[in-house]
Amino acid sequence: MPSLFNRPIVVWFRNDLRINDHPALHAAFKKNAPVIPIYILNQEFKIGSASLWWLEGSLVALRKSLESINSRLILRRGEPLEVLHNIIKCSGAKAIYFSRCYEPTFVEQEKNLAKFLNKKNIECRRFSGSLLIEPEMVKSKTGNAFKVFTPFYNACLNMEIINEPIPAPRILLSPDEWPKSDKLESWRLRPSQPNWAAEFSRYWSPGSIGAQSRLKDFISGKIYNYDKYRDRPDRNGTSTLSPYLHFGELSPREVYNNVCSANILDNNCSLGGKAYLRELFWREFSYHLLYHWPKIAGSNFKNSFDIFPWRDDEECFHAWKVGMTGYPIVDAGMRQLWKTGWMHNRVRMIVASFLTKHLLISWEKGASWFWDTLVDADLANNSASWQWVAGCGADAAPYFRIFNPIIQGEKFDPEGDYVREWVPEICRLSNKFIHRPWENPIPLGNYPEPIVDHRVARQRALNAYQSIKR
DNA sequence: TGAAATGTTGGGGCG
DNA sequence: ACGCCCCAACATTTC
Repeated sequence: MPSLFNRPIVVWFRNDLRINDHPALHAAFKKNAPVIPIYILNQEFKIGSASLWWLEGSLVALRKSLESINSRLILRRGEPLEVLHNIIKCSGAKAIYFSRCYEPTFVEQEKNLAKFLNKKNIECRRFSGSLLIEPEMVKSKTGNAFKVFTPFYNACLNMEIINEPIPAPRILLSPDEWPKSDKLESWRLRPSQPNWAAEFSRYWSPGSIGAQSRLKDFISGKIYNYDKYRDRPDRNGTSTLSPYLHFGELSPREVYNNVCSANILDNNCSLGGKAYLRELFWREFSYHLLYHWPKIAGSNFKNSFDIFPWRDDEECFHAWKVGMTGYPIVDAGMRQLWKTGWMHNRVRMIVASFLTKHLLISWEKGASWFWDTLVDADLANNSASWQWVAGCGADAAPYFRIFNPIIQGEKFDPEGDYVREWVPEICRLSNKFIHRPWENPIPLGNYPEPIVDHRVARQRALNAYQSIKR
């Protein structure tokens, strides 16, 4: 047992896998006590396969960051409460610090942990490190949580946002004895046979270094045209920061701070910058919704949709998943997702609309496919966005807003560059036919005919939605 | 952070 | 010169 004066503080890492702008880590550092950084893999909470791929890279990176400040990362598997109990017992820790999470499972975990530690007379401190504004802080005039984005956004703009990031600790004190740690390789987070993630590393480099370089890249260039190009999958105009934000390799405050200073320095940026900040607040809004309505992860926000006549069509669902629907913009998106673990946001809306409206397959099936295949899979964003598209969510798109996949393609991928990149079978089609290959007079190779006719499917969707209106 | 159907207008071809 | 039709082009409403 270590002496009373240098009992360590456990810093429990979750979706905050960084050492920069990390309030919990910083607070522990300030206490001048030894610090035990720990990450716990909890198999009760199913992380998607693509996210597990990412997680491995993140943990390697975090371990390296911690080693650079003279520390380590302890890895454990199991139920967090039990693992932490065990760590406390064998290290004599006097406190546990962590960043709060907002997913229902994690909220519950935090509550139980606090209760448990309180009984044991061990300090439990929760910090906020993953959002700009805590969900409880934003309230309407009547004191309720928001269900509509715009008033939520306006309320946020009237609030003081702390945007001065906290520096990383220079050096951490080690405990007298390090607790045992699992070997990361033994967790087998990455696929081997078959290695469907083989291409991921061409597109991504998980960890804070990758995050910082993407952020710099975005702030110094793309952000100036963000308002104009963010909807253009052929232009690469988005930030691609989503996975870094999800895993907390980048703190939203740091992003916010960087965008604001770019805004001040250069007026040309302000339109793009403002548009981007708005998107950052959509992320906040999703968390706000999930926190106040935890059930949205698994059921309709509007319960009028509970009787919606979803179809159970495995064949269509499969065609959608593998990008063989016959609609080029949809297929391009689904293949980009499979190959890179990511999809452009405009295209996410198109494929989601196609699944829920043209195919009448439940948003939950789409959400769970996204959950498994996206490297940025995030319970708040995923649930809120799918429900938004399907029409059953808070402040949702009206049910009759059915994207025409042809028009959407022609509008947002006018030269067909995006489609040609991801659907090579039809890359030789002219711009005139690239989004409507079935009208092309020359026979195509293996590319399928549309699995549903747009006009027919649209009418079917309208009828279905009509049927649940009281 | 739509699209289709329907309505309206106005220019030009043409008898 | 005039009326008529056609149909873009734009506006409105409907889903």
